[in-house]
Order: sequence, then structure tokens, then C-alpha cells
Amino acid sequence: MSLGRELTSEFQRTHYNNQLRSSNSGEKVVLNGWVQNRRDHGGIIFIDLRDIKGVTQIVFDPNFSKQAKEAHTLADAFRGEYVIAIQGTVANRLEGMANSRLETGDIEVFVENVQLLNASQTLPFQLDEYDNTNEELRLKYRYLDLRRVAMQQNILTKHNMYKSIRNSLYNMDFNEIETPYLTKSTPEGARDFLVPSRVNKGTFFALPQSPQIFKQLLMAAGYEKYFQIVRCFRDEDLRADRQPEFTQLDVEMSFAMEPDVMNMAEQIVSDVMLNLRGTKLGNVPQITYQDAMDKYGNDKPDIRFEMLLHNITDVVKGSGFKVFDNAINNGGIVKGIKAEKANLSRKDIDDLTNYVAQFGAKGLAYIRINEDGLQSPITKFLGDEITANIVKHMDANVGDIIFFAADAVDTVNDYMSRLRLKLGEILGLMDANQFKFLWVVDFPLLEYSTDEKRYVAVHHPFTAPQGNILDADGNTEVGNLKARAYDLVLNGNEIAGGSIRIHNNQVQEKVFELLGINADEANNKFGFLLDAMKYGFPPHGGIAFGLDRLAAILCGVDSIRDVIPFPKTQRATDAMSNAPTEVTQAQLSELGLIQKKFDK
RNA sequence: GGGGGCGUAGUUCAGCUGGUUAGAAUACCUGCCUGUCACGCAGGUGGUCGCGAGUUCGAAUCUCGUCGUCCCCGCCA
Repeated sequence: MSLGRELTSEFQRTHYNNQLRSSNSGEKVVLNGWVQNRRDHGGIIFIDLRDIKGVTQIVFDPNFSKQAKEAHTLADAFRGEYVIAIQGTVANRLEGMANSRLETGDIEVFVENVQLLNASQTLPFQLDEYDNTNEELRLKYRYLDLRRVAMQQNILTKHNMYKSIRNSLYNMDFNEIETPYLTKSTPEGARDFLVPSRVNKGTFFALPQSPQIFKQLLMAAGYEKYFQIVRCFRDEDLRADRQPEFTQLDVEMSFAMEPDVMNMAEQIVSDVMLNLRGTKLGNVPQITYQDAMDKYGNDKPDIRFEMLLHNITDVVKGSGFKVFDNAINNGGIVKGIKAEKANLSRKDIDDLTNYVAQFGAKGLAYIRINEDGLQSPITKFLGDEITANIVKHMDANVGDIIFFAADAVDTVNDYMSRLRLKLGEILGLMDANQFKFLWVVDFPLLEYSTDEKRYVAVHHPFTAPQGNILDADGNTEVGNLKARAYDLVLNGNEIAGGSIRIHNNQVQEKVFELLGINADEANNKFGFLLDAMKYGFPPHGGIAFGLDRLAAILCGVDSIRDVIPFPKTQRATDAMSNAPTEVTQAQLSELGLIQKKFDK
């Protein structure tokens, strides 16, 4: 293999590989890049030369000139992913030889001089779009994987998203300010990543789960409009859309109310949609949390399709069908969902039954409306009248299938919302080219955690309550309190969440009280924030976007790993470097994590 | 912590109910080819069937374990 040479000035490119057009015909140019593809016809060699901008076809024709003959001889040895620099002449392609799939497809460059800058071994996998290499190998050689055009497009899409977002916020007069990565552990919410302190042995920093408290303190400090594109850390198990470190757009503004934050957020996504997709955002509808739960069964509805859940508890009450009656008598509900013109086989329905079973469904009753009548395993228990009422209530027609859920409210909503999405997928109702944004508002402030046997914050403990919470007393139904919180949902994904925050010391103490956090504990954990509230803390609110998810949706990929340059595997390791790795005894000892061993 | 899928040439996969020498495509190597653009044609190299144990006359195939990876539940905004 020939050794690569240093780049010299006469081989520095004059153009990127997406730039040349017919108008450049006859010009002498220099191009740099990777050999994407080599087609050797014996007498003539074509190479697709790729750089970050695009591809140009270069031609090694030994008859073009005396120098070109030498270049042709060299090109004989070139292979995929060799890095080369060429000097040559731009020429219009022969009649009928243009390649409409290339930006530069009207021209080609006849090479007169070539410099091999570096060779490449045979790759561990092919970089073309026809190779569907497993992710393990892609991650091990991530620098090669990232060289693939599809991945470059994803990464650059994310760049363009960052650029658009920054520009929007600069235009709206927001200040970009940093917050620390070495922070205080507050065991609330997700598990922290801990960093041992060498200087203060036995103590630990935590990597931030979000800059929440710091951005509020920046409001206390009077900066009024803050934003940051910032890495956040959570030591929890991974998913296709969850990584231990992820990127968030964090925004906070003082003297703001809900519409101010929401309008600002809409401006950001409006600009992103216009800049990246060329589409107008339009009006973003709002739905209350309660409505979302009633109609969709979850707090992040995908509104690209209807298929609403219907509460039919009253319709089926006293039907004599044990499953329904038991659920209702135990305080639960019965919901129905109608899949219109759903041509599902018996096996499809079995699959759906198994699918919802993992979310607690004990079965999946249904009524299919056929030309010649109803087909259902449960109508014989329900009786003709109630069956007819259900069909009427659900406005079901021939070809439709109604599915039923009967259980505790939370269970019904959980698996019916998942059934709805599954049906949407099966019936092809989720158009990947549609981007439907939705605000979910009026979240509950608190929800009861059966695990911890206490109320916990739905958003976080700094979220302002609606109304005057200081009036709350023993008679107040704590679970009914509402928060000044809002989530932005895109195609069934929560892409941003925020709230107006508490800026009043008494209100904050009251919320801590409701959360079962006593004054000592609150002081210990958030004393500096509580103190700040005593020194002219302005009213403020903000929002945070999950940018990896947003980028994944915009790129049309299922996993956020495809928009993160160097992601972790599902076991939270780096397949390339094998991190995390063990460290030396000396390092541990220096950090005070083990007793120093005294060798004899 | 739990459930499931996958692991066979460099890569992507096939390999049935256990049966002679484990196949294909592509990549790679050699030769031919002046208009291709996933070039073409001819030939060739390439395998500890993830690893370990077991069942069997015989295991890529069956069983158990283990490792890796992905998806999901729990967990997590």
C-alpha cells in the first residue's frame, strides 16, 4: 500500500464536490476527497469523489494528456475510501451521459495530476446505502459509520437545527449562558451520575439531570432571558429514545406568563420547520391534560389521526357481563375504541391482545361489524339492547371493529393509548411526512406515588401551582391541584416541557410540605434556591426541549442513536472505546475510594 | 431486576425434521474491458457456524449455561 503524502498548496481544493456546473466547463480545478466508488474500464477509470458537500465524477483518461497518462497509472491502484487530491479540467458530459442524481451530474473533471493523501485498508463494512450493517459493528467503527452519506445528513440536520434555534433565540434577545456540569446531587427523580471529589475525599459531585436550578438562579441574578444548548445526564436504563447523556435546549425568561413562553417556543419550532422542512407551522392547538387522558389515554397524543377513546361506562352499566361489571363495581371504567374499515384477521386481533397484555390488559374484547351482522365473543353476555347502544354510541359502521377495555382508569388508559397507536401504525394512519404539534396544558401539580406512599411532583417541585395554594388546607383534595405547566407534543412525542416557576418563598415551602419534604430536608437540598427567593426573585418561567428526539423525528429515524455522533449501547457502554473501563488502584486511592495498599 | 429477538465468509443473509465437502449476494484478490455512475465479463481467496458444556454413531441445526447486541416492561421527563 502506498503511503499518503502531506497536503501541498497546489493540491488544496478550489471547489467542493457539489459546486461545479456546466458554467465551469474548461476551468482548471483542484478537488479533495474520498474515493467513494471506482469504475475501471481498462482504458478509462471513473471515480466518484466525495467530500462533506457532495460527489463529483472524475475521469482518468490516459489519452487526455501526457500527464493524465501518469495519473491514470496511479489511479489503477486506488481503492474505496482512499483520500486523494486531483488537479484537472472541468468538461461538460457527453450528450446523454449526464447523471441527474448528482448535483454535479452535468459535468465531470478530467484528471491531469493526482496526489494520494492516504490509502485505506479494506473496510470492516461497506459504506453504501445497500449495506444494512448491524449496529454493534457500526458503533465500533463509528468514524466510518459517520462517513456514510445518510449519517452525515442526520448529523448536519442536527447542526442546522441548532443553528436555526440559536438564531431564533438571538433574534428574540436571549442570552446564551453556561451552567456547571459538576453539581450537587439531589436524589429526586432520576438516578445521578456521580463524580468523586479528590480534593474533598468521600464527597461527590453529580452531573446535572438538567440545569433547572441554575437557570432559575440566573433569573434571580437578573439576566431575564437565558438559553443554553446543554448536555444532561441520567443514570437510568436505555431505550431507543433514551441515552445516559442527551442534549437539551434549556430556556428561561423573567416577567413571563404562559403565553410568553409558549409563543417563544412556537417561534423556535416554526423557524426549525421552515428552515429544515420548508413548511409553515400553522396554529398549534391546545388540549388539557384531562382531555388528553380521556380522549387519547395519555398525555402526549399523536393527533395525526383521530380514533378517539370513548368512555362507555354508563352505556354498559349493569349489562350482566362480569368483566365490565367487576371493573365498574371496583371503581374502574369501560372504554371503547373504533378502528374504522379495519381489515384485521383473527391472528391480527390475537397479536393485539398479546400486545396489550404486557400493559396489564387481561383480554381484549371486540365487536366486529360485518355485512351480515355482528361478530363478537361478548355480545352474548351484553344482550341485544346494550350491544346496539354501544354500536350507536361509537357510531360504528360496516367494516369497523370496536375494541374494549375495562379496568381501573390508569390501566385502561395505559393500554388503550398503546392500542390506539398500534392500530394507527397497522392501519397506516401515521404519515411520517406530517408534523402535528400540540400543547398539553393544565397538568396536575402532584400525583400520588404508590411506591413512595406520598405525593410527588408531576413536573418538578419548582413548578408553580394554579390558583392560591397557600389557601390549601386539610380539606383540599391535593391530587386535584393544577400546575402552570405545559408540554409541547409532536406526533405523539413529548419534545418540550416547561412551566411557570415558583418565585415566592412561602409558596415553595408549601409545595415542599405537600410533597412531604420537611424544612430541614428542603434547606439541605435546595437551601440556596430558597434563599434566593428572599432576595427579590422575579416571576419567571421556561421550557426545555429534548433536541435528540426532535432531531430524530425531523430525520425520520426511530432511534436517537442515529442523530448522536457517538452514542452508548443499550448496556450504556461505548462500543468504540469500551468505556467505561476499570481504573488503576492508584487513581482510586487518590480519590479516596479505596484504602491505600502498602507494599512490603 | 424481568420478558423477547438476533449471533453462520470482511459485510448482509440462506441453510428444512440432526446426516458426506456449510451456500448466495456483495466486498476483497487476479485477468480482460474507453463512457460507466451499485459498470460489465471470467476466475480465485475467504468459515473455530459467538463461546462453553451436554444429548447423539453424528450438532450450524436439539438442550443447558455464558457472552455480546437490539426491542420492550420496570425504571426514567
